[in-house]
Amino acid sequence: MEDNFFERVYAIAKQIPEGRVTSYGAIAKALGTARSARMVGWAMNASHNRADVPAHRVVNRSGLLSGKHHFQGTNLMQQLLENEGIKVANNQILDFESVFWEPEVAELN
DNA sequence: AAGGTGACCGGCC
DNA sequence: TGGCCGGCCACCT
Repeated sequence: MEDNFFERVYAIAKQIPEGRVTSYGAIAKALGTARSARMVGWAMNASHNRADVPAHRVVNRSGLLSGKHHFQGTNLMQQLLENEGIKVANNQILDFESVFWEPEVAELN
């Protein structure tokens, strides 16, 4: 299951600082506009096995918790974000621009 | 092997 | 941050 593609996405997600969030497109862009942001989301789907992947810090470009539906419970994702100081309301991140973190082109360590 | 799917994005109305 | 449509690419059956 260690497809390099997923590992690449995980590597970026792991680098997301606390209290910051990024978008799927940003990660895809960090991969060099690799393929499509869709694959990032797909990789996140598999990230359920990876506890090191803070998928809750990854939202869509609108700052909407699109993936919240895939988390356990109903508002677990929001809880985690708020726990890091990120304000969320109605599945929507407040001050999205302020907490947005653009992933650098950091490769595998 | 081919088709369907998906936690999206950008462009357009 | 309205709402809809096409495109993109890897994964699954």
